[in-house]
Amino acid sequence: MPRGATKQFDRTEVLDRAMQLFWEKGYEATGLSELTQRMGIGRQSLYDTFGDKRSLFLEALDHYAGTRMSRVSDLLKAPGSPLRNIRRVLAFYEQHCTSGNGLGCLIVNTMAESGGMDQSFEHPLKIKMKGIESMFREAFDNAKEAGEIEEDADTLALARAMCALAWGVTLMGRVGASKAMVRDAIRMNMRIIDSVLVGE
Amino acid sequence: MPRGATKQFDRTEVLDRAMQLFWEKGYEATGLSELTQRMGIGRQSLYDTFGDKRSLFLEALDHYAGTRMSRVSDLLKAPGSPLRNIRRVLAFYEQHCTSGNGLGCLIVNTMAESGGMDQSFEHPLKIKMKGIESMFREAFDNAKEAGEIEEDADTLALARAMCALAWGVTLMGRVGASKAMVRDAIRMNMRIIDSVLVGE
DNA sequence: TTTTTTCTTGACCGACTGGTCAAATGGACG
DNA sequence: CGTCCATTTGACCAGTCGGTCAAGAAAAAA
Repeated sequence: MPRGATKQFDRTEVLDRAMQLFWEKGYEATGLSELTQRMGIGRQSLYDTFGDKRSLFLEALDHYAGTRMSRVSDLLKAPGSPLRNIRRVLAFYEQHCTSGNGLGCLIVNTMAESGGMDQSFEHPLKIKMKGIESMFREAFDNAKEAGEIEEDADTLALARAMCALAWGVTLMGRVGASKAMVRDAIRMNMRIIDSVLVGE
Repeated sequence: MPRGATKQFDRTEVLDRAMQLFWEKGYEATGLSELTQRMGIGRQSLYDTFGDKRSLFLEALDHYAGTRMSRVSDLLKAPGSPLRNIRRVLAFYEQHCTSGNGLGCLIVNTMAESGGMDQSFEHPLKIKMKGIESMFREAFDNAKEAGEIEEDADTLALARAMCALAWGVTLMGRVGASKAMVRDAIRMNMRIIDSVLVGE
């Protein structure tokens, strides 16, 4: 195998593979040997490139937010009706939670695995949590400006309700809930949006 | 220390202590030494009494469902207005998620930690998941019989929405979300109930 | 071509994992 | 009083954990 002054692997590529493994098994249950095997690099290369396991995981968390979570962001920021975009995101969750890889959301999983316990995970998680909340809030604010929802609608509270829904159904999907269960939960939550519609 | 032909400890008492530790740290992160120390019994006593770590955890899960989860069940089955009971449960979640021990729900945590991965956990978890769903559904059915909600209201879908909400806010609390965030999410979900009210 | 520099490899570290074994213990029963 | 037997205790097992070290290998610089 070739060795030299330049790295033999693509950093983001092996990071993506590490992220997938963490996604599947969680932080604690993922071992170094399994990690290096899946990433396709040696153990020392891992430590030279990413530091320790914790740092690697935090980078994987960022990588997840930057690649997977951005799909939701793109949907919310799409041109056209903001409210329609929000409904599309809920539909995306519905489809993704049940027919996806069945792994749920890495951020949500980490929240539950080491929530409150691991101090070094708490802050990054809170940041990303707030990020999702802000994404939804912006979308609702846009909907208000577009005159789609009532002028006095509490967009922050609406966003928070969507967060709770998203995390709830993500968890449902992870434990293998039926499509119907997720669909019902989302369909009922659509009524929250309906309750602030204008014109009707 | 006294030893004899009869056990020197109370089975449910040490089980409760084991449950609390699993609750705090999760299944994987809880070690045998820490477990025996917290339970106050020797390692062999643990294996003689509960089998292996996995069996102990499953028993702890049942114990949790039988003691902690029953509080929600009691609230829902209380006499008086079924709808009022449901609202009380949501208020209970609100208070418990933010000012409680900050540990979330053992069942929800386990769902996220080993969801889909650990086959021996999946079935018990699904059972308990369905149990919560049924509890809510019964309450909504009672509300329908009492004439509090519309005759054609989908009580199963309503129950599922409540489940998603409960799990979402539980997760919020675990990662240290603000009281306001949980309150907003719950307040907005009340609108789902409002949307099926009769008379107004 | 030689030297330098970087990366890779695999052996290795102490600590800890879940789990087992056998000896020590002392109440119950004859 | 002596025997039995469930319980307790602590040593012990192989395996794995995250992390480190030093030697080997090859591209880049001299």
